[in-house]
Amino acid sequence: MPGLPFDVLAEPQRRRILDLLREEERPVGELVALLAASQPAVSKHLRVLREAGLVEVRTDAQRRLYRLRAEPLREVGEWLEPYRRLWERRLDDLERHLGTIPG
Amino acid sequence: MPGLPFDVLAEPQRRRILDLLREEERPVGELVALLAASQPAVSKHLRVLREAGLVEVRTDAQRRLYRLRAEPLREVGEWLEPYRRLWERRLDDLERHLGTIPG
DNA sequence: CAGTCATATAACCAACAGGGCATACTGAGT
DNA sequence: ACTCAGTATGCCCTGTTGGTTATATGACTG
Repeated sequence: MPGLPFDVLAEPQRRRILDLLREEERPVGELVALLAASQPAVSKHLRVLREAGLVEVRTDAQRRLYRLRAEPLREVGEWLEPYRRLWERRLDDLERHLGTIPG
Repeated sequence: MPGLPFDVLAEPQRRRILDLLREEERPVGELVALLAASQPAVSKHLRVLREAGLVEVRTDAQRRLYRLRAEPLREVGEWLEPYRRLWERRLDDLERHLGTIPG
């Protein structure tokens, strides 16, 4: 499933979920509260994230604890890599340019 | 328009366009040929990219030369940053783990 | 200015995504 | 077994997206 992580990240709410799980493992209900979203909506996003391998579930009694799996994001990072130089170079240019002003 | 670049990158064809423009400035027709896509489809993607600030156009007679603007990708890179450590750490763990086997 | 090349836009369409509500499932406690 | 908490799923509805074909625009050419 190449490209999948890009699709998944297109959804703002899903990025927020990942951000929350980056801090720590959380049950669905907590995500629902923190995101101020409906429970089914969150469950649906979690399903998508799970199918993309971006989260793992662990069962704890009635609750399901979701944990981040960052590895699929590597693909995004690798795609982005060659661009990084470009936007950094552009920053350098700006800095150099600004440097010429106060002189 | 925060989050916009994420949406834009969700489309594989658009990522390919950016990859092509990363090499050099190109007219629409060239992109059409290289992507084996229809001209209107490509123009549409270019519009989306333009509105997201990811490309710039320059007119050269009848042709429009498109050039990459990587700067908006910075937002993606910054979002991704905290995750990078995680997937790299995970790789370290794996290596360390493998290291314990042969010993 | 008629014709043509390169590109953009319009109109339309099929597919899909994300939200809501209602409901099914699962494990614990009684 | 009944019930409740926590979560997943099904179904419906709506907005959006990406593609297609046909047409408009704009610039050069004879």
